[in-house]
Amino acid sequence: MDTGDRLLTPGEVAALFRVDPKTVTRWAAAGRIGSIRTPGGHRRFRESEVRALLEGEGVVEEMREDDAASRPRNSGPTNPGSSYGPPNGLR
Amino acid sequence: MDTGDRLLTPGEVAALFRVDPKTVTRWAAAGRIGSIRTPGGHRRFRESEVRALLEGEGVVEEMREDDAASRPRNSGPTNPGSSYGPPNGLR
DNA sequence: TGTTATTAGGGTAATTCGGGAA
DNA sequence: AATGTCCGAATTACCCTAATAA
Repeated sequence: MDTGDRLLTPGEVAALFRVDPKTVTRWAAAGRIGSIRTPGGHRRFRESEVRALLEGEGVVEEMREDDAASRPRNSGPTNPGSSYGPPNGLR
Repeated sequence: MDTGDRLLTPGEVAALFRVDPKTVTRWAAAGRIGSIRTPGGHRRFRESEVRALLEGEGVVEEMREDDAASRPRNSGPTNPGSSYGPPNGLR
């Protein structure tokens, strides 16, 4: 069972999170986000995981006077089920 | 165990790693990945080796302090901090 | 036999890595 | 504790033409 999702470059992930690519690298080094290394040492990130991190925590927020113990999480498969096959077309 | 002797083209390997086919060729030229040459000079790569390089790290999942045990961890079999450089010695 | 897509090869920009310091 | 920036070095991406694969 292969994960079968596209891989994103550090720059792509950084653009999605509006942070510096270096910060994404630190996340990967700290284990906060999974990463795959190319034989050359560069990192690639799974789009499914990135999207899960992007939209997973954005469900509820702006809770000021509420108790911080209630952390609504997204309970569900992070992978919408992307098949393998169609080329990225990113050129 | 299946050996998986299926051969992949540079374009296939490049799509798996999200890199340029030329980069895969560079890996083969540098000895970072095994390659089979066709009589015409084109390269073919063994799927088993490619898959092993993709996520064959198979290492532990780094878990740091957890708050309320509320963290739907997506499947992220990755290696945060690990040595990557293959002992090729090719400089 | 001919057509089309992919690959090899070289060369030059862009990105990323790693560490360190603000 | 976390992020952004600087630096040098390494890796990768895109440009081209010719040859190979299917």
